[in-house]
Amino acid sequence: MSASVDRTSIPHQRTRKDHSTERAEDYVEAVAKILAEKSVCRLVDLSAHFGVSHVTANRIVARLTKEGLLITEPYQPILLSNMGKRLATLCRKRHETVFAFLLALGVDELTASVDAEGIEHHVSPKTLAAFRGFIDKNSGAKGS
Amino acid sequence: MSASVDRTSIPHQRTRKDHSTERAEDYVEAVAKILAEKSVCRLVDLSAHFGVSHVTANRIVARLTKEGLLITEPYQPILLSNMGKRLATLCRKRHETVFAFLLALGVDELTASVDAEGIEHHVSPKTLAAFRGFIDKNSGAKGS
DNA sequence: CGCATAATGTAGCCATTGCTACATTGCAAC
DNA sequence: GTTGCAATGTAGCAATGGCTACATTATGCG
Repeated sequence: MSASVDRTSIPHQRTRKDHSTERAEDYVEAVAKILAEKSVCRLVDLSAHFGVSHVTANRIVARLTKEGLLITEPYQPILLSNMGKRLATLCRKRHETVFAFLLALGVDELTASVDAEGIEHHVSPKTLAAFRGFIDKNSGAKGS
Repeated sequence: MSASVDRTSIPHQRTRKDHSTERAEDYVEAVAKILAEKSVCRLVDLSAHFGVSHVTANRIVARLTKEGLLITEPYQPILLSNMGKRLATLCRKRHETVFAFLLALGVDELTASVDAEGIEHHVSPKTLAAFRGFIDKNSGAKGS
């Protein structure tokens, strides 16, 4: 049964895998952002950032710690591991690209901001490259 | 606490809401597609389409039936309600637009197919309109 | 110091979506 | 009609991510 899945199911499986890493990316990116802004990142900052209870934030942080993306100790601020830093950088760049792309396409800032949050996790490197190409083409030489 | 969420949390809440309706959209769209192809949609078609067990498909179908998108009876094929049909049409059009947009942007077909699956649920009407605008501009008059 | 308060941790509930294993139904072939 | 198989349904487990309620820790202030 699972041996002969039809080809159309593959994108869906990919999408599901994306979902399991989305939160990781969101949280790592948020920790990096908060660290940049306030030099310490507390649980309470994350729960406020995502609009969830501190319990939910806590459990996700615990999972990401277990996965080696974050470094935590009881009652201590949250730190990024090297892996977490790398992931955060990648995510930030990708997010900026998606956001800039939507703006270049003529989408208003608020919409671009919201949509970028949802879209960014599903953009493959190839599509991201196409986004970059479009941005370059439309800032270097604004075609007639 | 939930009264004063910071503004940055709003896009994330929107993203979470998206997730709860993504599967509804995927399933309704799949049912419509299968109905168009084979005139009947059975549970087994859906589990094959999504690459999940029939149990998982069954429970999601049950939920969507409860929500009024699907019409089912024990051991019977799966039907779309009028609401389900409307949603399916919207999703199909949006999906086609996203896919065509990625192609117009120069992304290869396979990548466009996979990415469209992930992206489509996060594209607001405004962004979708921008996508359409780009497609039109790049098919009516292929720039220099 | 001691106490109040904010931050964090823990217990335990619910919903969703995965799964396997097993029960049931329906249909077709014999 | 019976039997066998494919399709469907049901039971029950796991992981994830929501929550409230309550326990604990840390910290600052009187």
